[in-house]
Amino acid sequence: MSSITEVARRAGVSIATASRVVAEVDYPVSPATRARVLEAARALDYVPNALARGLQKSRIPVVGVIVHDITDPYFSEVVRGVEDAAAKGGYLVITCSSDRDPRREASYVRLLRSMRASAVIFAGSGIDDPELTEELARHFAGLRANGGAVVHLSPYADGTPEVGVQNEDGAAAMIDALVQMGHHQIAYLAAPRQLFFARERLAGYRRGMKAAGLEVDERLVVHRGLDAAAGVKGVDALLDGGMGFTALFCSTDLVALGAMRRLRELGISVPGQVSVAGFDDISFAEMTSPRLSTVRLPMRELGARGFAHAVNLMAGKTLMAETLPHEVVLRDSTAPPPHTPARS
Amino acid sequence: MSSITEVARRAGVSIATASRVVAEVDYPVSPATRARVLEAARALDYVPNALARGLQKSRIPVVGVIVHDITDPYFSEVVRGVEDAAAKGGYLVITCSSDRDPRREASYVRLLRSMRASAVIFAGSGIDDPELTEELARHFAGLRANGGAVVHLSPYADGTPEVGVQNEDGAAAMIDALVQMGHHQIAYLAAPRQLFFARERLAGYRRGMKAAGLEVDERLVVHRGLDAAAGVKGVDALLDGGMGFTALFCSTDLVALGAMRRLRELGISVPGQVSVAGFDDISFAEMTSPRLSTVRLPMRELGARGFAHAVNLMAGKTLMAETLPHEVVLRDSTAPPPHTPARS
DNA sequence: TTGCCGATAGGAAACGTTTACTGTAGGCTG
DNA sequence: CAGCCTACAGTAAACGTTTCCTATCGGCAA
Repeated sequence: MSSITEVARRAGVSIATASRVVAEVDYPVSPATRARVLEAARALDYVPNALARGLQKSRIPVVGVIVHDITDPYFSEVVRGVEDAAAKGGYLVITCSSDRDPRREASYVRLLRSMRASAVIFAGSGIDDPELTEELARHFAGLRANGGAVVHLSPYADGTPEVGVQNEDGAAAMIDALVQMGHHQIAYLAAPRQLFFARERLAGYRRGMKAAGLEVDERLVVHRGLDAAAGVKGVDALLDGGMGFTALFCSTDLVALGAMRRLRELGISVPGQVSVAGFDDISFAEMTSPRLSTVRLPMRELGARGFAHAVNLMAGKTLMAETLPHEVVLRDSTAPPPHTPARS
Repeated sequence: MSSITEVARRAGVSIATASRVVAEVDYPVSPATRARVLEAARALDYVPNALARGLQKSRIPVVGVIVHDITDPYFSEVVRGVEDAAAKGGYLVITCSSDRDPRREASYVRLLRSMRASAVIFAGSGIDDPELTEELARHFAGLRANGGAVVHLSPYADGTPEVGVQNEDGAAAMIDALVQMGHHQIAYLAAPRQLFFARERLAGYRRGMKAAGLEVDERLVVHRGLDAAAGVKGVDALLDGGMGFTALFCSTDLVALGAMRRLRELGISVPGQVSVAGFDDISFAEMTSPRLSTVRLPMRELGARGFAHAVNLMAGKTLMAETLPHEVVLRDSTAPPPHTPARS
């Protein structure tokens, strides 16, 4: 693999000059010399060494994205958003699936730091874990001391995200929509309490109920995981409780998909007997039957804005936090409640 | 951000010694000295500079994975497989969604090469594009000259994948299963012809039909894209053709999901009137209604094996290509054909 | 004519590691 | 007791860039 030294020799110029043309630095080089260097580079199939360059600049054009699991459609959309924005600037993106394991998360951040990544973007919700928080704080300081950026895309231990979404407003809006349809008994399949974004969505549920003058029956909010399996378990728990509800709002589309499937298995029609709504609007939401009503979040844009924010941070700008809008999209899984509730 | 020089000074040793302990090199260092270095490193929150290290070794512990789109469940599973295997070895993975655009693909490979990535893994199917093939060949040479590995996870222009799956066998097996159920008129929703893996699956379809003594009616194989939208368009095209078929085999689960949805919209029951089968077994395949029958591919393992292969290649071993097995999984979207075909 | 300036080019230091060499000291072999 | 080997430590070169300086050369203002 040829280096700039060979390019310079072949072009008959100094390394400094060769560097200036291949790095496209703003420094005068005569057209003739420039052409010779370019020609030499082409002939030698020269590809600049990003490591050497990064060593110089103490930063490399790479951004890391910490996600829960790249296999989860929410996160893959966000990553795609980051990637598209990053590609335009010549940046590469490193995907880190932490499975919400604090140790894995810290280990990834450390690796990213060792690479002198330009930025690390936390796409997943923060976890309420004091030990992790402390270690991360140290890494953030290191990252920033190095001119790197740290951007959060969802709430975390120490504060609000630099670029966020309307978790609470979105949930409240969906409750409102359900109430408009005539629902009074709305169950909520909540996510684990230690996830910050889950707290916001739950707060939105409560706010929405309150705004409608409805009292929330605590037996109708059950906490489970965040995947489809949690959806089926949640439905079972709710049904075992024997409580009646005509609508089921889930903290995530994945959960909603699991819930719908379980409901169907049990012979409960959706939306005939129970309406189901999700959150996020992953692409599969409109491929199920019935198609899922949900609160759409601009996932790709979230990633793109997150990257843009990171770039601005690196450029030394001071920025205000921004929040991206939600949109409630009503499809076929929600409908007015039946005259007799699903269960009495 | 502190460097090894500062660690060495604080520990009162030379940088050589400090390097040897922090890099965990196999070189004798007295326990007392080692302890002092470690203590200094901890106190200074020292994080080794991977760029400097990489510059030395002319390679950095990072692997790139080229996919069509990280948002496609097939690819996110593969990437996750690579990531899990990579993490164990201290490697980071860079995700590159090329959208099957030759220019984007080449540009990503070039970037990866400039970073001196240890390996690049092509997860997506190769595209039959002479110009791209030529440029890629040059990059491969450069990568390999540098001690890097190149691994393909699906067929490509110049040959068979280092780690592959049974596209043809899997398709043939599904056809066999459908025939066992009693189907004779089996339509195939094929993918674009310039995709190598698509050719294999199509070949499997033909082989399966032939093995069953069935003639394939060319009007029953229609070529469309690879996403859900292609599934709906494909169904429309097939139906417009007016041909009768009792089963529809799709080249991908995503396509099958789209097809099922379209069939349902048109009031055609699945599997009552038409059986539908997909390929891959993405996680959503069992969350649809009816749950999708499909040919399961070990996607995560594919990624993990791909990484392992790359590591072995870097270690200088010569390896044989390996092929991972498929498994046909029959769920609810397939059933024996009705006595009267869906369309006559 | 003198002196300064802009355009262009090269020299060399610096970025933070790893590692081939070179030392040194103590212990063991014979 | 001579010679050698092992364990341990340090020096310095090298990896491939970028960039701060310095240098040269016309041209132009004074």
